[in-house]
Amino acid sequence: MNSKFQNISVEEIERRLKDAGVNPTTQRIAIFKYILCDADHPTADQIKSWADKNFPKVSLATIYNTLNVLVDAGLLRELNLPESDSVVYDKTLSEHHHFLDQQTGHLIDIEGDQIRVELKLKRQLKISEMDILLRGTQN
Amino acid sequence: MNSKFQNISVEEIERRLKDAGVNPTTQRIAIFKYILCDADHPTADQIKSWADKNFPKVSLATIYNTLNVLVDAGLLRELNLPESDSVVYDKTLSEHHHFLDQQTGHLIDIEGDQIRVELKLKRQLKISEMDILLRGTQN
DNA sequence: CATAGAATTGGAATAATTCTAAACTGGACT
DNA sequence: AGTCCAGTTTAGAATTATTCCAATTCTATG
Ligand SMILES: [Mn+2]
Ligand SMILES: [Mn+2]
Ligand SMILES: [Zn+2]
Ligand SMILES: [Zn+2]
Repeated sequence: MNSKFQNISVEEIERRLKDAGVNPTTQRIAIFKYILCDADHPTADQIKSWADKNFPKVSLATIYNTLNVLVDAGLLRELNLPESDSVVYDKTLSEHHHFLDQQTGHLIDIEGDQIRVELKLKRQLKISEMDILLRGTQN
Repeated sequence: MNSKFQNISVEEIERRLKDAGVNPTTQRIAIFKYILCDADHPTADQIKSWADKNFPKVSLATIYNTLNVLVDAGLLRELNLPESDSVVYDKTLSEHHHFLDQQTGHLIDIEGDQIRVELKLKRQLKISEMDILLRGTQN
């Protein structure tokens, strides 16, 4: 386990798209596969750079369209981190949080079971979601 | 306690600016006082709107300049929330987190002592900061 | 093959923020 | 009071991420 990058066949990618109600076009398959297998929290721009090297032509509009389609279908999540002006896309769908290495800029997934949060709220709040961003350095 | 808005004299504002090494100009005093006394997590645009009603002329560039000066001097913090394209400015300097009311869009400060976090990290990470954003509704 | 709906495209539009270079201010020194 | 100057403010242009738009191209189905 624990290899950050996995190998998923094109057929499997197609199946996942279809199951989510997304028409599996060439561009969508390529972009989704790239994000699932070869990328780590990429930005639209990073995806565009990769696409430019690996495809005859993919427009930036299509990158954004596709990302929005994938997010809306629940196949990706978008993260808006304070330190960056651009959204990063997250393939991990399970509840999890993030650690930002302040030296390298790397973003690391922290699974939900690694953080226990105890709320002693003064107000009566019904919490439906919680985003935690840790910052620091790695030994 | 607990009134969200407090009254601070212009002299006190000036003193705080000077103490932080910030030249207390007319515009800086006005903007800082507005944020400290009358605003709640405002955006640059909201500050501009208020300024337009209360001053002969304050340029948007000055709003941004001032906010950056105040942030750099440690007198304000800037928050970059996922749900908004614009930065909001936070007068609360103590360690705290935020609750976003998904119905009203209101942002509420959650003091640090209301959240206990227990980390069981698999990796060796040295955490220096932690941002927590809660989302939900209020009873 | 025809066709219609969906997807893709290039370029324009939008919006938050920063940059630039010129004009202004207010205190320090005559 | 008058001059000077560093620091501040200003208008408007520039930048950048993302969305919008209208035209073109695909693709699945009949
Ligand atoms: Mn979206
Ligand atoms: Mn800043
Ligand atoms: Zn993640
Ligand atoms: Zn706050």
